[in-house]
Amino acid sequence: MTEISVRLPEGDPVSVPSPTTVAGALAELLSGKQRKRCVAATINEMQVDLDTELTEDTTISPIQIGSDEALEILRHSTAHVMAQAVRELFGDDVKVAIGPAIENGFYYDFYRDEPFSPDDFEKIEEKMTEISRAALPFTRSTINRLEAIETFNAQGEKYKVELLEELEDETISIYQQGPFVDLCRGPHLPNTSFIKDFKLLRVAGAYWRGDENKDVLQRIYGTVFFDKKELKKYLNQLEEAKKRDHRKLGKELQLFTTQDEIGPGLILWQPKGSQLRRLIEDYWKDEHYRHGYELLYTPHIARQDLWKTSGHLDFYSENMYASMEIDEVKYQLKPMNCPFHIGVYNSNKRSYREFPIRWAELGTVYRYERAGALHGLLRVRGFTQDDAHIFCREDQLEEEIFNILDLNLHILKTFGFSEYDIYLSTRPEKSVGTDDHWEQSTNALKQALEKKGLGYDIDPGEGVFYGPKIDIKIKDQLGRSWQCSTIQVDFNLPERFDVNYIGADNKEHRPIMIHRALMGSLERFIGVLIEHYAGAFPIWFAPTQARILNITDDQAEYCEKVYDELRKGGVRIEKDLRNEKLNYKIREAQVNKIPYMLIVGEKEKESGTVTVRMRDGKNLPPMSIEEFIEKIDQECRDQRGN
RNA sequence: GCCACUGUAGCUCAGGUGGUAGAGCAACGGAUUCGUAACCCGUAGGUCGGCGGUUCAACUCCGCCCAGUGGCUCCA
Repeated sequence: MTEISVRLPEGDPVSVPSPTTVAGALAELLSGKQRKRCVAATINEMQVDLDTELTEDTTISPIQIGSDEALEILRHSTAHVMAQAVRELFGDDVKVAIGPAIENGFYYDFYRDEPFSPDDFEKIEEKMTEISRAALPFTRSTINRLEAIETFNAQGEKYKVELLEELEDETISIYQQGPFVDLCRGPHLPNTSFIKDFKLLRVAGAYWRGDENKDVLQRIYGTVFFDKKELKKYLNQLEEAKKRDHRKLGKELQLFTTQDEIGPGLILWQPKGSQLRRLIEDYWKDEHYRHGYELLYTPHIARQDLWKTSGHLDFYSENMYASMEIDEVKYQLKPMNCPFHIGVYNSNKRSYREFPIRWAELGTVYRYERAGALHGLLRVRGFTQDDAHIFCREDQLEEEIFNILDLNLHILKTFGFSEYDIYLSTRPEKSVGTDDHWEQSTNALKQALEKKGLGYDIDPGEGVFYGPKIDIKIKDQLGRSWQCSTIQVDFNLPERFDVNYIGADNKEHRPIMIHRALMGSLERFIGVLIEHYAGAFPIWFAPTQARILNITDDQAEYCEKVYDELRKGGVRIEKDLRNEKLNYKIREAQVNKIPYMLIVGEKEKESGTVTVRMRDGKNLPPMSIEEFIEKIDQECRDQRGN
């Protein structure tokens, strides 16, 4: 009998009789408890099933419950089980397409004439539980590709056939659990009994292979965990996200609204939301002025010729609204601010001594978004970018990018975002500019990031056609990420508009232009802020900072006086002097997420004070009006960092 | 744009199989003057998303349109 030597990555080799399986080897290498946690293994950087046969000396890294890899395998296997369940319930009416694991769960795409209803979910879940109880093993086998095509063809599984036809390998692997066979690379769980804590979440349309010209499939989403608690936690998190939904809070807190009469994707800011926005805008403007920017205002429409010159009609017309005619000349609504800033630039002869020129504008733009893409404040048709354009020489590029990153992270931090993912997008296939340009500017972006000590991922080929870019995705309180900031190098527009400056050599040169937006769009950013803070904004940009609540009418007059003083003192104050019980008023202020309630009864009236109740329900000792103003002022300055 | 679902008072929602609508909260009026998350009584409020069709009769059935939601695609 031959023996082979197997070992864990950190462990000593152990001899086992050959042939054995991964599971067999692990039985020798791990304690029983550890062994039970194994669902698959990694060998030579390949994930394999536990029943994979071993005939050579091998180092085995077990994939155990608790790891991300194990979870992914669980999710993938669960997708298969769901497909099996759907197959058994709906028979040949259903064609299966693909079913991968995704972040937080899995999905499977099906073709079926009838729509799946949420009622079907229950049946599918029941069937899945049945399959789980049966502890069906997932068995892998390899099969000749052409044979596989025949098999799946015979079953009418045209999507599988299509996939197979595109594969290049001669032999492919298939997995079977019970009667269900699926084309799959694997690995899978040893058997279906691991699949207990799952839930189907929703059904949605999806194009076959993501192509809108192909069949529309029904995609059923679900999630699954190894542990019931984990599942519960995730479902709770979904609930929490629902509570924080900016559309819901926006309505409840009266921040913004939309109306049929006005049109989809067009936001009406209510007074509270407008106040919030104004505070953000003011802060933004101050911060930009401080960091060497000048502020611009530019129009909302321009002659169509401008958009021809800029190239937007060629590259961006799908997102632009139709032209309008004014005095027999065509004009078009702006989707971007850059051409206008260039207009300001070109209004004078520019010298290298002026560089870098940093111009910022809260510029409102209009872009056509397909109806199905609209979403609350996050995806709209009219929005205000916190835009800026920097004109500089190539040798200033890196430093400017560095400065932008600096300001960018500073502003995000002030708003409470200090975790983010950064992406550097490089040259796409369709692009303009010389290789030199691309290389130099990409390097400038890289170096600025490195100098700032920021980790980043490269998104190959995801740059804009006119230059490379840095995107920053911020993470909110629930760990969800949102794309807001973008920094883009552009050597196309200066060319198109013949933007130039006189250098030290008294000759004309072409500057480089940087486009950047930090919050992205105010609409989107505020949407994210609402969800991040669940509507309970920090005092410095809370639309209302405090509300005065009297106990009885006897304090009404005093409250009016307090109100006037606070308002004059710069506090964003409201009063609730209605003839209602204190409990009632407190509840309402609490629901409105107002940071401070100022409670005024006889005691306070006598002593010329207010009692401060904080949003968390705790009370501060009574304080004078001046003290409260000072307190608010101090807190705002602390939070805003100035 | 595509697939599915949804659209009833300001808000949240009820209204088998067709006979023109209700509740709670909010609003308004009254009573109460009450110290840390909803006091009581009363009043008013809806062309049931819009248009068209079937029908003696449609919130309920059919068609088209509009809007929203979940995704896909797109965008970033």
